[in-house]
Amino acid sequence: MSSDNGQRSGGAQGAVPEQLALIREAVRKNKAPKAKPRTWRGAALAKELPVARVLVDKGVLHLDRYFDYAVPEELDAAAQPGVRVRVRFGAGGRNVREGRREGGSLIDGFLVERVAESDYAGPLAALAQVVSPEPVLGPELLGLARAVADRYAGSLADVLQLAVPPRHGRAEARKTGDPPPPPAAPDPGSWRRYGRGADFLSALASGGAPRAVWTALPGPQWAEEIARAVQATLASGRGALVVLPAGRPVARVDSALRELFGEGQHAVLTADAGPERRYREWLAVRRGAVRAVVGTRAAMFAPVRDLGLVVVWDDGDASHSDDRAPFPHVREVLELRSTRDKCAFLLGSWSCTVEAAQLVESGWAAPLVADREQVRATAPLVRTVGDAELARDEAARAARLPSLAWQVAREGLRHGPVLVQVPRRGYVPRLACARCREPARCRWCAGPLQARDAGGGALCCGWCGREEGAWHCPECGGFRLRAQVVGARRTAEELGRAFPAVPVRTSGREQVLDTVSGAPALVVSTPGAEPVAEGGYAAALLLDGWAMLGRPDLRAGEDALRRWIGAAALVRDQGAGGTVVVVAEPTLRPVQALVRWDPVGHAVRELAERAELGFPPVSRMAAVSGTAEAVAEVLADAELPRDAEVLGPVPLPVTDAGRPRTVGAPPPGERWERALVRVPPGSGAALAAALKSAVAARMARGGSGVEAVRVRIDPPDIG
DNA sequence: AGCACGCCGACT
DNA sequence: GTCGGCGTGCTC
Repeated sequence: MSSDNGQRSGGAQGAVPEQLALIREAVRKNKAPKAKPRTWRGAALAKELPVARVLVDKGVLHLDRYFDYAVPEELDAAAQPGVRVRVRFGAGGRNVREGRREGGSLIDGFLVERVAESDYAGPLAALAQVVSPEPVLGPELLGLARAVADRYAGSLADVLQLAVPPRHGRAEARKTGDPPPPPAAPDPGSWRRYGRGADFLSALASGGAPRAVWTALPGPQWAEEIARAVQATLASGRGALVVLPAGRPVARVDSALRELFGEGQHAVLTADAGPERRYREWLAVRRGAVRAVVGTRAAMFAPVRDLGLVVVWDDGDASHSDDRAPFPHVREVLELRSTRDKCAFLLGSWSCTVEAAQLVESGWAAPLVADREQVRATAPLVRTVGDAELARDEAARAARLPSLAWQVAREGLRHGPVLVQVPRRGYVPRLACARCREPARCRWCAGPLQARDAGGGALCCGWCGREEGAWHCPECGGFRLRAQVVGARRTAEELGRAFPAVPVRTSGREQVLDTVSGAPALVVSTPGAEPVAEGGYAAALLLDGWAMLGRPDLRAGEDALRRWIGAAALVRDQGAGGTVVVVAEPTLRPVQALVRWDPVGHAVRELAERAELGFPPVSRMAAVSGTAEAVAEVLADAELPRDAEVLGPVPLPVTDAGRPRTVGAPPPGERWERALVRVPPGSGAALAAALKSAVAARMARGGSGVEAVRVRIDPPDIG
């Protein structure tokens, strides 16, 4: 038997003083001398709870567990749960027989817990350094991060990297004040426009935890309504967290909050704030000096004290999906927080995602909606221009713009600004029935059919890869397919030339306008970049119908409706003459939903259809991508739930410098495949766990040099 | 990723 | 008998 089984409790005398000195030296200089003993028995250890459980900050899945370290006496006081530490980690320089360890590189970690004994059989290395005594990782945040990592088949360290901002010494040294006294409960204000709006607010104010999917009425009042919900929660003595998709809406809610109860009650957490300011604000929240947080997606983890309410605005916006592993989505994370912390949940949007509809359908959240009369009174008049009219319309042929759009623009410009929504470049058209526009789907798995190569040769399924030799439309029996392409940007330019007396302003990716005045102007914007007009737009032209609906994406319909509504909600109500023209077939479901201003009905129908076809979110999907061998191996090794169904794998397009947004895109030049795995509701956790352990086992087995496999739960842009 | 351990062949 | 090749596995 080895003389060193690590179980004896720090007894060996002889070496202690020198070794302690060496450790002190190491701690002071933050750099280890070459042959430095740092063992269980070597160092003088903390008298109470001498073992620290440490999460090492490496995102690798097979290291996704805690490692035990000895707590040297001199670090005892600072080494509290939640602090950042540095430890030696790695197989560096081991000599177990002599009971000594040396080497290994210094890496960052979080001290998670202090315990009396370790269940590790070897000698423990000592903590090298407590980076700062600030306990940044409290038990709630740790629990949340763990749950998010599990849900997304990711590692805790990866999630913590998203959740805890990098340390900034100066920010940490600043003292934080006491929180101001909570404001009084607000008047319901415009929440009275919604059936149960006032009830929702008073539930918040009295300490309740209501959960709602709120379909906001068009117009600018939503920000103030969110601010009132925050105020009601603060009034109950609890904290609140609001996550918005971008800086502009954050600024709107920020100023609504200032107007309601001034400075000092809330912090703004956005990515563009710079490291010092970001950490300072985050610390103020964690220390309890600030009770409310407004921010973009990284704020979803903000350690708000005694959380009473979480809010997500416009959950259909793609920015709510984090772009770093494991790609958590704000809505899902806030759902987890609401459940774990038993706090209120408010998902608000002018539109409605299928996920939001599912929250209502499942009974998890209650709908918070205005009645039809109220909706009709607040929304603009929506008119459509379909193919039939376009065909009959000589003016449209000549000018590439339907007569109706001309009329509405001309009339609108007499009363104020007119918004023109044009598509962003780069939408990939999808195949649809040339006759009825039904999307072409695979007859086996209902995935989207694609032309195998650009020439339009063989058809195959984008999910399972099966070839389709004899497609015909299941709706109308048509045999011909078409891919829609539009060029509406130029149309807008022509429109500008047609009204030479009117200023044309543009807002898009490169330069986003925040607001425009109420004076007559043509405002050309890509979706999501629409400026708010003072007093509302007199009219809007939505010229991108086909580009929006033609994308090869499950969400094409939902997205189109969301973007149309996002533009139309900036238009005056129909009583004030507000009119919207959408150039799209009036029989299509998203178009009808826009005309009736019924995003919820649209989402509910989409949800029913997804359930029928086995699509997310009614089923949970995971994408596994990597080289063909790697994908096959992971799928073979994973103990997938019994009801799991594997689609594919299919080859992924080889990455060429131009396309960043593909899921799990391979490193340039490599040939990768992707398989989709889908499971029915309820098996999502088992699916994530199975894939995570298969990938972890593979990494541990293969060591270095094994090609990576990427797993992504809820892959976006599938199809 | 990095580094030590260990089981093999070539050398003094 | 001993040095050192790289394949394998672990990191408290």
